[in-house]
Amino acid sequence: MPLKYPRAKGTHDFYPGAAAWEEDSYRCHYLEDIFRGVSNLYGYSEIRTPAFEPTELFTRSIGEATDIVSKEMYTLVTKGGDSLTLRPESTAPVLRAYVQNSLYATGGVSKLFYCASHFRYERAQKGRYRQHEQLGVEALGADDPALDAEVIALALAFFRRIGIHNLRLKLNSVGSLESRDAYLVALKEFVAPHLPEFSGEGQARFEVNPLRLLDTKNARELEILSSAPHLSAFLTDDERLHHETLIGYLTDAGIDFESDPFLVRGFDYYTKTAFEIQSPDLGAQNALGGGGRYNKLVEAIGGPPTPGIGFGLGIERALIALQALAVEMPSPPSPTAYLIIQGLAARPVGIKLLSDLRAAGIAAETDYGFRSMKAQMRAADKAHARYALILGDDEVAQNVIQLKNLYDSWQHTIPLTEAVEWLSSNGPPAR
RNA sequence: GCGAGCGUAGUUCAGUUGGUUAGAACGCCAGUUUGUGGCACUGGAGGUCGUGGGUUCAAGUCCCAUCGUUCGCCCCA
Repeated sequence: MPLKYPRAKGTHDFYPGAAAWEEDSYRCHYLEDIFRGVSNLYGYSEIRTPAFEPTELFTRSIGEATDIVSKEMYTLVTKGGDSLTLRPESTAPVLRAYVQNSLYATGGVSKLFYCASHFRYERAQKGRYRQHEQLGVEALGADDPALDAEVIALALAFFRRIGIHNLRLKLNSVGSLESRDAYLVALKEFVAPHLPEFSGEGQARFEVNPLRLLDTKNARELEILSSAPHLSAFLTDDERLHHETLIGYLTDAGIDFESDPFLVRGFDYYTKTAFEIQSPDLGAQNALGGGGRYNKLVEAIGGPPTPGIGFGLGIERALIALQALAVEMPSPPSPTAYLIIQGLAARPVGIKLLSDLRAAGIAAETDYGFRSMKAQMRAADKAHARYALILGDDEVAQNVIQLKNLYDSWQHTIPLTEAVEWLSSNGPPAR
């Protein structure tokens, strides 16, 4: 059916009862709730930043040569001539807020979580949208590997808690800007003689962003790279110790991981720890989330030298994974009482009762169509209400109301004035 | 940005080698009980076959374009 105003490409709606889990508003909210709970458990507090930031914040932090900055940002120029960009990720905005609000002055480590929409101008595909919802954490103020382990544990705890158990944690250390530069020299020296065998994309990376050479899936390139030097050999003692200590913490915590010396992330700002969490049960978009340490980033955006580590995950991808895995999820809340009104005289009495029920904290619903009793009963059943309250002109005349338990069909009559109290004491549905 | 597939009722799909009023299931609405759900039965509403153009006596069925979507590449959440 031709829509007059279809939604923009690569976007989607979240609405109740959507067949696709990644569009179901209740499931989305459920994941957010779980994430808030886990974040709270680990001592993280929520931060909310604007949907857009000055463009330079992203170009400087993420890296000019990255795909995101070079071709995937939604950038607009204001009437005043400023360049603003819808956030393609949240680390830079959160750090900007951390600096701007002097959160470093509160002492200790600032542990923040966020839940926000992100925007990237990409080729839309399942699990890859131009606007997507992301959950994440940032821990600022310590270079302690224990913090790396905590962030990784938090991420895994979240996935386990929502019911995804088959997870693959990939881990690497990307060193520092200095050790990486030394490595890149060696890597380029190694690749140079083989360069003609690389794809066009690979050759472009060689010039622009050689670290990403490692990220290829091209079989021939992988074969060549299999004997390439590893970044780990170029790490400083401090970086090596950091990584080994982290591995020790993970091992102690019983967290399985897969060392991947070729794991590199899409942003330039990562240092030391880099990790990615994948679901082997997904297709091309198998990365559920990822993160890493960024010890120079706060300084780079104008704050005091502050180490930090973060993690982010896509809600839609998590939901797609949950649906693919047929994970059980709680159903949306249903009303305790469904008020069925029959007759004109009962109408105002019923509307008043509905109001009283809600005022007493009892989830109550009714049918608004003046429909037959049968239709209203069906609606009560469809709403999964615990009780149907039947109020017709006869009941009003006798000042009573009929109360039917829709679970066991037991029905009885009580004085109208006692309805609220009865439902209060007989409580919400046992779900 | 590249390659490929798909686009028919709210949803999932059928629609034979192009040919009369485009079908099913589920969902929705109503009835089978003069005031009572879940099951069953009956009936009903709902589609200018994504859009535009072309070929043809005739197109949902063929061609082109366009938009959307899906899969792969790329990238990443």
